[in-house]
Amino acid sequence: MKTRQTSKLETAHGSAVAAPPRPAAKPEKYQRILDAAIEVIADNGYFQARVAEIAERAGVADGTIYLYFKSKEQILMAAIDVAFEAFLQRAKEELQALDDPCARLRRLAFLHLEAMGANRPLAAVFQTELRQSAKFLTQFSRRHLVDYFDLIRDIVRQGQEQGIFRRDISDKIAANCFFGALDEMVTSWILSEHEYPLAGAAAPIADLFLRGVETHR
Amino acid sequence: MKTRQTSKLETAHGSAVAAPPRPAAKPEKYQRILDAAIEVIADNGYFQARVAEIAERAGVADGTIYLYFKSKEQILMAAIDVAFEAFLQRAKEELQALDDPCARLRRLAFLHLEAMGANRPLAAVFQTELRQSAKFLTQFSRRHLVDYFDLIRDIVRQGQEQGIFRRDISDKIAANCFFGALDEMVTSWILSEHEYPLAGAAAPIADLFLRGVETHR
Amino acid sequence: MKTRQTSKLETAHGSAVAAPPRPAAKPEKYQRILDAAIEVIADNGYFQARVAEIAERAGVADGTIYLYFKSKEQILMAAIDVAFEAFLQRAKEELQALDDPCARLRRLAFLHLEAMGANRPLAAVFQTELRQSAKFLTQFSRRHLVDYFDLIRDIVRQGQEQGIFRRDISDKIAANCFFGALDEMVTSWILSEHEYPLAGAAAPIADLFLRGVETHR
Amino acid sequence: MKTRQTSKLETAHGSAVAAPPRPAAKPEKYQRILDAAIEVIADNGYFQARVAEIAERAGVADGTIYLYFKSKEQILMAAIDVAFEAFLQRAKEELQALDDPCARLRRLAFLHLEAMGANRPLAAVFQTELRQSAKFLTQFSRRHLVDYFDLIRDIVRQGQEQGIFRRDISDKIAANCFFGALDEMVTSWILSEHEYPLAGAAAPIADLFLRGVETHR
DNA sequence: AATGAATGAGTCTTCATTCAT
DNA sequence: GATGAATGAAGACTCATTCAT
Repeated sequence: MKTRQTSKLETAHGSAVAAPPRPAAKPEKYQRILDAAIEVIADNGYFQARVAEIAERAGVADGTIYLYFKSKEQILMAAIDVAFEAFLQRAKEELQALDDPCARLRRLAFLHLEAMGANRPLAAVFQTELRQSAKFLTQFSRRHLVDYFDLIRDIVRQGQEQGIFRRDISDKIAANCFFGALDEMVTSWILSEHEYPLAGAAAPIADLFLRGVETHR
Repeated sequence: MKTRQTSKLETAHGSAVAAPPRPAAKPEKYQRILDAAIEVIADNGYFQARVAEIAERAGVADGTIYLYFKSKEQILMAAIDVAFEAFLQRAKEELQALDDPCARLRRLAFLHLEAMGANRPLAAVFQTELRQSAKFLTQFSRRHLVDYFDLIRDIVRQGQEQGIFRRDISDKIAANCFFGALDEMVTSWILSEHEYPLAGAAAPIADLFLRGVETHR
Repeated sequence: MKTRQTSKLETAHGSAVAAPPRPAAKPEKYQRILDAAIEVIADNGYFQARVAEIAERAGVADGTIYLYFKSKEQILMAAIDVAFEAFLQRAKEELQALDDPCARLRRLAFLHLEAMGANRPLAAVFQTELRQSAKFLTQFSRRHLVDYFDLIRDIVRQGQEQGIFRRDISDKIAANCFFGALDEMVTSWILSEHEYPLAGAAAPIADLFLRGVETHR
Repeated sequence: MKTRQTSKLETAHGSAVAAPPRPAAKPEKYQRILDAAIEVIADNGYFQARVAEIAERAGVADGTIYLYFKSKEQILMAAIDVAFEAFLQRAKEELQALDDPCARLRRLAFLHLEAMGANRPLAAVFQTELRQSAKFLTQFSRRHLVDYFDLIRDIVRQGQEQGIFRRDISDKIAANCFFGALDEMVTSWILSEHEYPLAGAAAPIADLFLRGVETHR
């Protein structure tokens, strides 16, 4: 179930990210706005995205937006929040079913690219807006990445403890390499014209990485 | 061979990026504005950077900016241009002195992290603005990344041709991994509070990558 | 017959001059802005007129102006357009009821001066802005004057054809004299301190002109 | 001799219009600036004329302008001043040689159109800028027109006193018609593409006017 | 709840004018 | 006198947000 972990959704400003106004009211319009926002932001970037355009694409009046979100900023945050939370949730669940660190990383690589490949606009937002240096966004968005990062580090450390991963490379750097490789792959894909199947790159990337970190067999 | 010969910095719009307007004048002021712009943009991001603040930090009047740059956009482009060109130039020169693909990649990893580590504001601009999805920026900035990317791919292909790099992983994906790892390292560093020496990560990253791509010994 | 059929007010740019944007909304505010604009422009001239002052005098916020007009330039154009169209429309209607070229010109002289005398600010705008040399205005505004001019020439030609007007003076020059006399009268009036009844000059001007062009009786 | 009648050159601001800095110094550069200004203003209108462009076309540095003129406004005023003074001077001289009011008006019509036809840019400035409603210009420029106007009125009155001009039309209105006809002729000419000889319209215009005001023969 | 007209704060950019050289 | 780089005041316009309906 998609219970929103409000505790994690505190912004840098200290206020909670807008929650659907009336719990069971009309989450449909809420979601429509969110989807529209992701599209518009993906097309233009956050700062060039116009609230009016989001409203138009969501099929609501400008003012309606503000019944569901406190500000333009909050829309972006909520969009990132919801999507990331969903992904991380699913990833954690899937990985629990696996033991072997290698298998887990292979699976994670696939999930990562598959998730991104399944929603190009969302991927575009992730690849660009999540990295915004604007202070207000950085702290907020970074928290999510750290969560994900920690997930990877945990697996790496597990491998090191099991003696199947090298210990001469810190888990932090190794995780960096793994995440960086996937991330860059997505960026390339976003910017490429031809839509090739993104997830197809999961295996080679995981393969390269694993060969790099596995201890001598 | 894909040597880029565009001596003049050309934008996506086809016009040369602002060069010091008065040839024999004071390029000193030009550079001051550029430096100030990088700082302000690093702090706030391009869209939140105020021209007035750039002027103030450069110690010039608002209007003076426009004696050296046609628009706010051009400042950012020039900043990226100049810095990137300088880096790529140096990298290519240094790599020419080396033959071995492994040595070249190790060197490149070091140069990459060293360059970024030497100028934190500049690095911040690279990590964020270069990825902006705003259409006008994307095309412009992407050209630079592609240049860099091609440099890496060339080395990878060289290693494959010499039989020391695996051929079952495409040069594109391999380059993605290499660049992605370095890139992510920089991003982490930018966002970290404690300033650890960035270049220190070059060796392990290169090591991991090389182990991943080298053919079985 | 040279009846202008452009039902929509078209600018030199080919696009329709701002019409009340929200059809069923409040054309009242649209008109208020137009009136305020005419006053401010009459006082200061187009280039010195401040949009902020127009807004203030119209009793709306600055931004509201742009809900009704695309730009400052469009306000002026719309003002000229609306007023001129109304005048020309009325003049043509009234003249249709008359046959005799002499009577028509007497009537036209009166209508011209009466219309201008009834709205001093509007007259001021006509006398100055309609003649602006700025390229963008010239073409636009000139079209109106040409329309009016043609109306006069038609009457003169009619008189010539009926043998009651001299044929040794071209219709173009005669129309010039007629229009020029009226026009100059308005200019004098605008610049004069004492408000004398402008329309009072219609009879003598028409009289002088008609005596000048009528064939010997 | 072209002694500048400083008494007439007081602006609305009460300060004298810039005089050539050093009486016998370099009136050549002064005149070059004036000519350039007239050209640029004729092309773009006063408010759109850039001082920098005037400087460029005069072949001097921007700052040099201010050695000869106190402000942009003063350039326009001086340009109008000099040209108008020259014209009025010449007109008065020529008219002194004639006695007959009819002959004088015929001559004046010719001089007027000839002068304007001889310098299209100057004519353009006269036709547009002299009518600017901007307060600061109006008062200044109107003084010149009034001077000219009075000259015409004097001749009309002279004709009325001699009994050859109708007395039932006031000298003011008659002068209006005469001047307005000439003025409109120039405006039409300025805006026309084909350069026909402007002065050619002097005879018919004078003829029409005279027939209109002459008493029954 | 939904609307969308209205608001007005905020900023890039221009350009007349100055002044150190 | 000449220069032209530098100044900074000023203004059109945008757009997130509000609120009367």
